[in-house]
Amino acid sequence: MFSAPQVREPASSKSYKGTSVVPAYRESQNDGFERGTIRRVEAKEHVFCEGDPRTHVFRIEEGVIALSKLLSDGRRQVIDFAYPGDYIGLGILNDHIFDAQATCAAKIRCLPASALEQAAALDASLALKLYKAVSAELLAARSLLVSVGQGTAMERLASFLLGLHHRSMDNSDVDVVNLPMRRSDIADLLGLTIETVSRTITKLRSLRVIDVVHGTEVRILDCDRLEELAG
Amino acid sequence: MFSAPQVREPASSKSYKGTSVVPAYRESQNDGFERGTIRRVEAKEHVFCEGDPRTHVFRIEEGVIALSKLLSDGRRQVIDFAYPGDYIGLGILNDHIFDAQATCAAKIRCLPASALEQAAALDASLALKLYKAVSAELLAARSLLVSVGQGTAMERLASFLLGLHHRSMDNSDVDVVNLPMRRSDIADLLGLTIETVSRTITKLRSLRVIDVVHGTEVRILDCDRLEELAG
DNA sequence: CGTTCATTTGAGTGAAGTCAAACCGAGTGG
DNA sequence: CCACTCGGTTTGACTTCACTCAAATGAACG
Repeated sequence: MFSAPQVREPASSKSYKGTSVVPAYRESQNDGFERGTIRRVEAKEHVFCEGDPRTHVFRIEEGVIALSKLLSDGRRQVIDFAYPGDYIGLGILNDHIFDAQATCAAKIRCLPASALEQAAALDASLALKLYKAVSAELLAARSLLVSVGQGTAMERLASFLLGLHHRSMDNSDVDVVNLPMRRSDIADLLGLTIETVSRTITKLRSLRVIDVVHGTEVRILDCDRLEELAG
Repeated sequence: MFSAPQVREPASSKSYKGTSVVPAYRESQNDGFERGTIRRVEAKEHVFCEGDPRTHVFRIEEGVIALSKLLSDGRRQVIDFAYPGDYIGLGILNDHIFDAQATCAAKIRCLPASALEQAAALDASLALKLYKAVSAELLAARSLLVSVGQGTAMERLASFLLGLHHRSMDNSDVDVVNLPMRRSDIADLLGLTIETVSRTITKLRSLRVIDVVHGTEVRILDCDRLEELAG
């Protein structure tokens, strides 16, 4: 469960610094973002907040942006981590209904939402590209839902790590996955507490399935076993 | 939390028999489905299964279709309930990755996926319509994720009932919501067991927040209280 | 009336949550 | 260079909410 939707382009991957991945939807790159402006965001800085007018659409260039919903009592659900090549801010509503917050220093490209939508109204291939991008997001959201709705803590975490592993083929070392986010971000994604995430990672280490360096770098020692544990 | 995406058309609602709702995306109804064939499905019958080739796209005309993922060990996650006006089978993959199963007798309109996609490649407004339909699905999936990831059993069920309440303005009686699905469907949607769903409904009854007739008809007695309970 | 299927209710268990404390690495400043 | 702080992570002890197993109830139908 929780397999990241494998609809990515084969191998045109240009390697970015840091936590880069094969971009999700670029094909001929004719998505209008060539003319977008670059914006840098610090770790923990918000790109936009729930309730903000949806003025821009963004394409991640570097780093990771967490989309999340904050509940009135402080609980938080992370909806998705957006990696380089992913879009955020697509949608049909006038205002954002989620927060977008960098989990680490990031670079994003900005395009006015109106410009994109006007272009899409005239260009069926662009509109279709948006359709496909959102469809990919939908797959990811549903995979996560299955994981969170049915999985144990171990299954959720194993799925999460495998998902990252598939996404980030960037690294020189194939079996090392970066975790460019805090434990709390992972916990809020998986519907767990940081303590449970930590305990489960510890368990995976004691099972010799993974090894963890500096808390942020995970080496997968036994991928088959990890897949079993993912359910 | 778990508010159904409110992007529906104002009031062109033609009332269907049974569990009907205001259709999700019909605008001028130019979605190509006018020429689609009607298919009847019995309660519990599958419209398609995981792994089937994605030959058709469907628009619900009557009844409710549950989209779900079945895990190898029998656990099941319901992803969404599709109501009249909703589409199922949209997406970018060649095969279905979910089961679609009627929760009650239903009527659906079928259109070959290739036809729809060819039409969308030429007609930007149709492509944009697909984009918006999938965006609405994405909102629903994410709302559910928040509910399942962060909510208690009571919060999940209250959100679910409120979501249905908003969707099904069809009924003559505004405060009665139909539950045209089994407890197990609700449980699998909310990531709970049937026992917990049942107990929680009982609790809502004893709190005088709802009243239940024949197990399938819910009268909302105290909507404000229900919203509080939804978190 | 008996069968079947779905739902409700009850009693006991367990996985993940809560609360609290220890640990660790990175800065910072004496 | 070391002491101190600070944010983040890990570990431990205890609690709780939802799960499991089991039985009773209810509704639909031949």
